Amino acid sequence: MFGDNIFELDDSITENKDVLNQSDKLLKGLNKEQKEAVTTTNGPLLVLSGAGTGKTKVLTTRLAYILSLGLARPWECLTVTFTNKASKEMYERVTNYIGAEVESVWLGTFHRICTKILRKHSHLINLDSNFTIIDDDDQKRLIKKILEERGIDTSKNPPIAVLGRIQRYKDKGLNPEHVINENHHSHISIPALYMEYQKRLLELNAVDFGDLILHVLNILKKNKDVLEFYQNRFKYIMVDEYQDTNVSQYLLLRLLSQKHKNICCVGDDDQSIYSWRGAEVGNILRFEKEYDNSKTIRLERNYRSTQNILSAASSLIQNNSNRLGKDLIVADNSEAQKSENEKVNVLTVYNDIEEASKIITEIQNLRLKSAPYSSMAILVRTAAQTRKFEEEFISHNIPYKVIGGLKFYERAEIRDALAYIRLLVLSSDNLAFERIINKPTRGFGKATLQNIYQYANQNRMSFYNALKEMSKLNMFKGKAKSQAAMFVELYEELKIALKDDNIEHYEIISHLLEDSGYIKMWENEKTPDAKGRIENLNELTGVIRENFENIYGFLEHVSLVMDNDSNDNGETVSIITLHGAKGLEFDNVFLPGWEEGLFPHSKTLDEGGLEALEEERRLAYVGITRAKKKLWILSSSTRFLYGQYQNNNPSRFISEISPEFLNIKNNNSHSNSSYNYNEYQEEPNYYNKSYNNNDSWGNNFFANKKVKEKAVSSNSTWSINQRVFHQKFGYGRIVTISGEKLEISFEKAGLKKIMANFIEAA
DNA sequence: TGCAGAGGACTTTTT
DNA sequence: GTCCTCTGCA
Repeated sequence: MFGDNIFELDDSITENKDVLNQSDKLLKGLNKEQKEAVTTTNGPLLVLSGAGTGKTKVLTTRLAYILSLGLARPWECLTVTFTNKASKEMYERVTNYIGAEVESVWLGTFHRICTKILRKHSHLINLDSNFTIIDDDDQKRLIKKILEERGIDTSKNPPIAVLGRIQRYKDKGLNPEHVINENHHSHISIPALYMEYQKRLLELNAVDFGDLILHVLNILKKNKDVLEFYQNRFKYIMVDEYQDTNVSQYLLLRLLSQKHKNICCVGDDDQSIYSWRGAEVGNILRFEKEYDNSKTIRLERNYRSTQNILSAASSLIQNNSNRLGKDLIVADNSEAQKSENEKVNVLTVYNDIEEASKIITEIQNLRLKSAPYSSMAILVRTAAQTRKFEEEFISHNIPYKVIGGLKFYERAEIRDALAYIRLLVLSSDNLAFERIINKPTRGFGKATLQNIYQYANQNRMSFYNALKEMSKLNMFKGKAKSQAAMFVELYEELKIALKDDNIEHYEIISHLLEDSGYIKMWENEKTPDAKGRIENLNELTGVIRENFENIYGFLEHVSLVMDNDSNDNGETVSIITLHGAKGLEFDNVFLPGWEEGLFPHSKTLDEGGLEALEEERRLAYVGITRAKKKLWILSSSTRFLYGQYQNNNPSRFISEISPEFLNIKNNNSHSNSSYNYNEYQEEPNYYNKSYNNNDSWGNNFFANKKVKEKAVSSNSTWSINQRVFHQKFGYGRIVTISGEKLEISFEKAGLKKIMANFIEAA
């Protein structure tokens, strides 16, 4: 990973000559505003830009420009992005531009950068530098425990709600002592719970995601020398997706940029769709007031979409009152300008089945015109909508992938495995202990566990150590007695192995999961998805083996960086939520489910009122502006949702778009429509030639894995000794074939059993 | 202790 | 329709 040795750098390192004097080359191909944004290197700069105006390009070119002029050395530039994907992309671009090593540049997500800083200075807040980063599941359990201990009824005060309140305080940069109890008529005190929660986290030597930023903020505020160090170091600060920053991130940026004041923020207030998790559009509005002599540049030339699509989006977003306002125009000579300027299609259909069919028909038409599947995307409001499309895609043999939903590392079995590993690395990780001690069942029921917790508290030790001691003192009965001894023995043995350099770390993990009986537990399970879970666990050990030198590195990666977009390049139609689609673009975009209640979502309107409606509208805006060439908006009068049929009116957003940009067709089969059913009932077979018809995608693993890759293997028959390729394991040859399961001898990873869907012919 | 069955909720989601 | 949590009984 890039930037890993940032702290070790000192100023004596010589500059890379390759980097210098390339500035002219860099500015080529930029328009006037972009050029201005790149070359304005003095003082605070706010770049307000619409969708598709080349934000990332500006930010990365700017970084490269600064480096090329020698205004700063790489490690004096800080660039913050929101997703790992974005930072990866930027990193590649900068490397490309300046053709030199940029390893030492500070480029990454807020969380990743803050983790680095926090590990360096954690002792200042009595936190060990090996702290673990806990996930929302652990957070929830911790809160629940606190509530229960205080005798608070968790059915009336759900842990998730309490956690949400605490999280919002963290988003605002507020410590427990700064929070006043707003809720006077309630007997629960959020500040007190917040205080207790923080205390517990500290005891666990753990931090949550909010803490990563909040702790750093606290350290910088209380330690002048540390603050000065970073203020001096960061001569240039750049922020992407500024509209998504929350207050604590804003405060952090403000602190860090105070000395040099060379901060450049890029954002689009019309694309702020994360206020529900603490993002503050206000940060954009505040920018000019906060920084004296700040300059604002607007990028309004769009390189992505056709004029009709842009105009439709503009006319919709104009219904929002809280916006800075900018109008997008198609950039001259852009591909978008050269494309046929088709109107936005609006279709009303009878039900969700027809909706899916209609989209399938269009997809097939596009395919006939040789548009690749990867140029098409269906953007939905809620994850629940994806199912219908999946069913239809499967029955029509169209390869697709669902992006979003549960990520690999969020799956229960992966989290369990991680808890096993965490407990091995840190025996005081009580949360991990609680999660796995009775998984599989080891005879530790409520009563026995209570005894362990009590013993631990009385003797001021971790749960694990309590178990160890109680086992030694023969304090368990029945099944728990033998199981406790075995559990402790396994862990003690592996802890020693962990220190042995001759033993590979992934072997330790395999051991742990096997001998603890965790894998056996799934093997014994008769449910259809158990098999998939075991595959996932194998995948996990594979990932560790392939990518990590040690377990510690893996644990940090898993909580901060791990994403599974590795299989992103397939020839597949994408099904994504509107939130997930931000930053992406497709030639052909379908926006189904534009109905009142679903979009805008009724829940949103109930809770958030007008402001929430505006956010939904921004979401619609994001959806429309993802399209480069063709766009379809669909609304269905009936929809099967939550187990019943619901009748909905078309979304108000449709009527808010100026009709001159729309091509409205009423395909509702119950009205008198001119719609020709045969148009889509006739099934063309042109795509069957290249894809096989076996139902291999129906297997459990895919049914189970939420990021699904249903691309059909182009090879239906495998042969012994055939050379094949696997995403994680690389090249190998087939040793045995039994149905869908292949045994493959990989050149690097050795012998593995793999589902046929995972491999491709080499 | 562990399982079966009832009852309730069901927006979006990065790190 | 489905998933998760809680309760109560064997």
